[in-house]
Amino acid sequence: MLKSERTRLHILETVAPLLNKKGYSGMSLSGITKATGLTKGAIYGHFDSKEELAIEAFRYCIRTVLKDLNAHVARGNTALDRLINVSNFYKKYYSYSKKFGGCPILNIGVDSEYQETSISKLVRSYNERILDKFTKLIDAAKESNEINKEVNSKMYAKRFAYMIEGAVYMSHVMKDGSYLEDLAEVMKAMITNELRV
Amino acid sequence: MLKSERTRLHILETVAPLLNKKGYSGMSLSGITKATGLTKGAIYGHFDSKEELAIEAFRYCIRTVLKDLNAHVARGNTALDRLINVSNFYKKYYSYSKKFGGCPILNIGVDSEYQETSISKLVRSYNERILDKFTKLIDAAKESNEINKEVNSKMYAKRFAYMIEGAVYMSHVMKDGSYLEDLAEVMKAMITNELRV
DNA sequence: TAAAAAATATACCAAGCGGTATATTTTTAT
DNA sequence: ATAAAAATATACCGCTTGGTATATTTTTTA
Repeated sequence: MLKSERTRLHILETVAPLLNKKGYSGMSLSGITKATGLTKGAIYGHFDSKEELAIEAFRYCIRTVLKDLNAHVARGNTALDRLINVSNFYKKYYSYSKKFGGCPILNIGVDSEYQETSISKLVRSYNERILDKFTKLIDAAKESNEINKEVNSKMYAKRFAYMIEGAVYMSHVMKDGSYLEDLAEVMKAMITNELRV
Repeated sequence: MLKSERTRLHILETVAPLLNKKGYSGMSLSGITKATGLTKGAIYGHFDSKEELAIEAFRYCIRTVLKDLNAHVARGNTALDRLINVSNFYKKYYSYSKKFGGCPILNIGVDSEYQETSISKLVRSYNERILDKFTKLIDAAKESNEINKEVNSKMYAKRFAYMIEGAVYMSHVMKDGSYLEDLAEVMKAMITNELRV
């Protein structure tokens, strides 16, 4: 690994939680240089602008989360197990997401909505990807005859998504992981009682 | 109404959506003077600092929402009707909240979490108030024998709260009110199937 | 190991920031 | 109507912002 690649990664690792916590306009270049231990010259050698840096830091952060989510889901043996593992992943999401300052989809999603940057479009596209992932997990469990074929996959994917984000929000601002723990139970009950054949 | 009172209200009305959309650090004094048509002298005549102005603007905004929510809830004839009216209120919350730039509890809640201001504590206290309101609505419906006495009021209050905020988030960032419409149906179904005697 | 190339640091820029002291205007009460 | 008081505007302050041109250092390649 080249030195420049390591530096770039170091910047992204450092800036991701900074952006996540402070938001785009709350994150300053001086804060970035202080946190990374680098100067502006180094930062701007790797990124063209604050906006580009923010976009890359967000992508780095969300990619990490999605990788962990996918790995957790993949541990399930059946399609239904894999769906249930989504709820298991978010059960501990409060302490998990503390590493990088809370859920990037939630924080950056809210922060970027009325900004002039292109980050809000990126958040939407990642949300679409998550919805798609959930839909495909439900569809797969239909194929394996574990979930009723009549079930509206897209509808439940959206339902799971907003329940998750809501529990993430409440646990985050109330500093209380119980919302996400309850979410995991509710989601499991929905899968068992409403979706399963 | 005194002139100064009208001006103060005009400032709060103008700043509330600005804060809601841009967040605390994204909202500048120059933006405030431009939006209000006033100068810094006038603004600082009514508020000691940007932080105090933000706090008052948030309080003004959240008070307006809670007043409308309470009014909507109060229209119910029975305790159960009043609880169901919570879901009816949020059914149209996407278009309703556009007036002031989205849900203040969500936006300011996320924005203020890692700030040095006292706003995050205020958000928590308002969330507690909402949880309390929901709990009391469920308790009242227990008293009137419309809801099963075995039901854990606090648990369902939290559950409703995170489902609502999640649907608010998803509708907000996906620019799609259907999440909140689905939330209203799910909440009604929960009340009918899980809570009702 | 020396030359070329890349990465990083330094020093600076104009513009915008939150905030304030003072002058001017407007409102209020007599 | 007038004087006192309150509200608002003006002009400024030091500081920080994102960004850049250039010098210096470090890494890479031959």
